[in-house]
Amino acid sequence: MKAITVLLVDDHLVVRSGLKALLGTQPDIDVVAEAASGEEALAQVEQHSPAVVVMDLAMGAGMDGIEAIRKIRERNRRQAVLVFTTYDSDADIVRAVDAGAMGYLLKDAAPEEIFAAIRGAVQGKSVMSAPVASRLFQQLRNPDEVLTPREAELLSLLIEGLSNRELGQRLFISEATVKTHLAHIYAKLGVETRAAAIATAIRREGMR
Amino acid sequence: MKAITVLLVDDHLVVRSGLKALLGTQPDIDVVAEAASGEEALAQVEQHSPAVVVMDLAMGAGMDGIEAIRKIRERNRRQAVLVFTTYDSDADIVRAVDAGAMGYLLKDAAPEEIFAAIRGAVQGKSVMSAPVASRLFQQLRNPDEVLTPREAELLSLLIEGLSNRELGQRLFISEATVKTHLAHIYAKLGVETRAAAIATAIRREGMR
DNA sequence: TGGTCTCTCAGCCTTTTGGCTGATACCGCT
DNA sequence: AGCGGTATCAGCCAAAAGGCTGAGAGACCA
Repeated sequence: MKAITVLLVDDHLVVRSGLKALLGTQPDIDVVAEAASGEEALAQVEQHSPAVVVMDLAMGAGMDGIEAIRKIRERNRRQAVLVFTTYDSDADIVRAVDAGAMGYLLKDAAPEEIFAAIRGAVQGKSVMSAPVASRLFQQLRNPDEVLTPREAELLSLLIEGLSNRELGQRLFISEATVKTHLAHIYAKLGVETRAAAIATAIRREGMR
Repeated sequence: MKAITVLLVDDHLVVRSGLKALLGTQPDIDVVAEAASGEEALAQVEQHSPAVVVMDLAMGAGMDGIEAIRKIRERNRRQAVLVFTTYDSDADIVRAVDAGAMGYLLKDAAPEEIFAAIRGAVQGKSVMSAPVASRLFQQLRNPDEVLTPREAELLSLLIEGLSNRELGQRLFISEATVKTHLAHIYAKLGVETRAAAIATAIRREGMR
């Protein structure tokens, strides 16, 4: 039986070596390469063609994790990509799955869960941590609460602290339209004020 | 020459084992214990009395890192505590230093930097990553921009999305007073609207 | 004792935001 | 041809937020 070849992608050295040590305890899993950035990850995939890529989404600089997943999947369908990250962001989950991720694990997952995800990934099985699964399920069950692209765009500027007028200028739309979009966003986020919208958006969009 | 005994505190197993592997390469540094929570950390300090405690601030549940630092320093002055965390939050830096941390490192620090910090800590030297140092310096140089305790309290509720009225009710002060505090906070943060205040506060206070 | 800081409160006025209703236009799908 | 979803805009009104000035009480410190 051949071991499962794995590429680790994470911009933190300690996380990489920790994961490597952890995976090293499993005889059927073999870490063949590491990368600290999206660009590096692509190069390593080319060179080693690993069966599974375990990737952190938050990469300090350059290409982000989502982008890297997409590129890997574009060029070569043989790799299964597992997301391994600290936070369970709604947007990231959807985008990662959309980009072709086979699984989504949180860094506080139990070792057994991680091993199982890697073994499952090569067989085409999708594994995700419980909190992640529940969030994804929530989104699929409630499509009404998913923002449209334009709304998402507005929200991303909203959390920069812009006023309605500034939002309008930035997006080349009238203030009236801005208010319409905002009303929809508030309804979907379940809030009443822009302050609350910013607060929940920033938390949902990435950092708990 | 005796090795420096170290306790690792982090709620992520992979980070602990990664750091352990990294420190294991140094003959003069000896990881004698690990803990996944503030409570565990206190117990391990009692039991092993390590020379240095390397601690993540963000602990999933229970006592947070700052609290743990304070407790450790209260009971026993012999430990030097090094903060080892992902984000460089203004508030956390000040609070950690205040609680008695000897150094403040980011997780993307170079291995040599980490080794140096540990070796320095036992000699009473304070080491911090460059970005952290610059932020701290900034704060010390510009005391006008440091929020008062009351203002910080208000800000922490503000980023929950509360309205002026709600803030007043929560803090048992009038809406007028809330507005006064907010005006001061805006001035210190260099913004004009509560939306921008929330945006910059959340970024500054913890998650980039 | 006087100065500074912090926290508290008030009134007044302007600007911004939010709620509501209604309308047009484009697109894709049936 | 019609329907649902999206994006655009307008007007009206009430509520919230923000700018400004002024002021009293307590703490702390020189």
